[in-house]
Amino acid sequence: MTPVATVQRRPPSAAYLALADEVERDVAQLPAGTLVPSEHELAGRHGVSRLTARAVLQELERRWVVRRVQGRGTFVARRIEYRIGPDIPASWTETVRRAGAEPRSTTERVATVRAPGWVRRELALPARATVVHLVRRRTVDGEPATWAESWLPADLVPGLAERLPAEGSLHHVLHDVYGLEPVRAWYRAELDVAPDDVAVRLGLRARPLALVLQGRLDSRRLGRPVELTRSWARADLFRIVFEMGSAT
Amino acid sequence: MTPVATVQRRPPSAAYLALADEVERDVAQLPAGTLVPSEHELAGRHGVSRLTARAVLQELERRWVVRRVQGRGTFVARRIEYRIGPDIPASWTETVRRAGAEPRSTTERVATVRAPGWVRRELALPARATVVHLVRRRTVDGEPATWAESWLPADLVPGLAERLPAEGSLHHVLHDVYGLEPVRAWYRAELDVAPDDVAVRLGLRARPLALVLQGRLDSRRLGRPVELTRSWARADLFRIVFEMGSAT
DNA sequence: GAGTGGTCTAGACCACTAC
DNA sequence: TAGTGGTCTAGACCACTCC
Repeated sequence: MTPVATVQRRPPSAAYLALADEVERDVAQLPAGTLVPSEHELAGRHGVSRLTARAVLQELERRWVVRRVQGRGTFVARRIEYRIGPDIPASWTETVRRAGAEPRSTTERVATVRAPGWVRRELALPARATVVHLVRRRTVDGEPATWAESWLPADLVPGLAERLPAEGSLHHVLHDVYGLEPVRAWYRAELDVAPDDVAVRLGLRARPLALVLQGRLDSRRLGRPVELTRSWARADLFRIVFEMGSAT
Repeated sequence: MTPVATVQRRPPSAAYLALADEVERDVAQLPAGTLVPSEHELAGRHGVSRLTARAVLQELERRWVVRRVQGRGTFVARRIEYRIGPDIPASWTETVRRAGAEPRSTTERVATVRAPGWVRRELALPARATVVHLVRRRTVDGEPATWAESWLPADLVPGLAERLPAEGSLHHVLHDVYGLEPVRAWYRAELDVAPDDVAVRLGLRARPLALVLQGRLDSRRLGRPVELTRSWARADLFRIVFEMGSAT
């Protein structure tokens, strides 16, 4: 959509906000990954204290305009757009690569276990059924980006551990290898501050804002649940668009 | 869902993070709106500088645990849950009130205007058609919370300006007064840093994180578009849950 | 070792809200 | 007027990355 009315800008009262707006404009046309002036340089060039210069860069980090790494510097940031809708989303790996970044998936665990009660209920499995518990971590340009857990009925995916290539899409495997024709049964997205344990699993010190994505896939062919998932995706790295239907 | 494995906590390295965790635990059981110790008090009680105490409260504000107001203090915060799905969502006013907060809606503009091109296309209107342009601002406990624009075909809602009570739900009016039986045609949600003009319209100095919610409602009875909307909702005030289908 | 961001201090003045 | 948070300074030491 397009904005209709314009509103007069008010000049920021604080020095650090005025400087932040200035740097944001300067940085807007630079490609992602470009090095931004350091705190010390900003301070010297604009005659402010280092703390003020620091406040500028922190403000821009809050706006997701830059990303800061201790010991390395401050860099221009861009979020990767990722659409989620009633249909199965496009491959994560492909989406990230198309955005010009380097995706990497690592499977931290593939184990066949007795299904916990709530998983059994959600997957409509009989008592004492086993499920494949899958834990995967994904990075973008080496930066931890998502952490995901899935549960699949073990009888539907025999030998999944061997068949799941490290780089491949789980959905492709379910579709092409096992012929399950997965479709969305339900899904749910919500924004939250990552709890401490998720931050640890992501290898982060801070507690990032993250989207919690949960859902279940059913097999169109078999008419039964195939996968139950919950994943955490950092909101500063992904611009997740949740949509249903489509505009004219 | 329920977490499956636990992860060992690491003690925060920085003093302000350790203190933030401590205060967060203390504050967890207090009701929303409770006054939290001030920067000065925190500093004195824990033998740290005011800047460190300030860093603690700012960290908790980033985690949406507290809300800070200049001149008044720091207060325990709770986000209001608001579900969005294929069906028309529950009344905003009712949802906020049920959460124990005081909602207020003000209509800033109700005007019949010539439809801009993109609105005309989306609403499938003929050339030179007129639409009702509706701009509404909502507050929660006096705090600006959302800013929304809607466009409706003028011929479908004659006399809307008089019929739209300040406190009432637009959807109820469309359904009960005009008998339009509105249903969702499409919708889309996305998280973003509010642009400067939206921040101004919300009456805020900072640039809050906000959910951009867009969509179109069609009349089931008439089979034609009824309302096109775009709204911004502050992510620190609302826990917006986006869902499709439902878990078992 | 040089440069980056992360933490922390002591102190100052200001803007805003309440009473 | 007193108390709150918001901005800003000058300086210090630390942790981390890269060469």
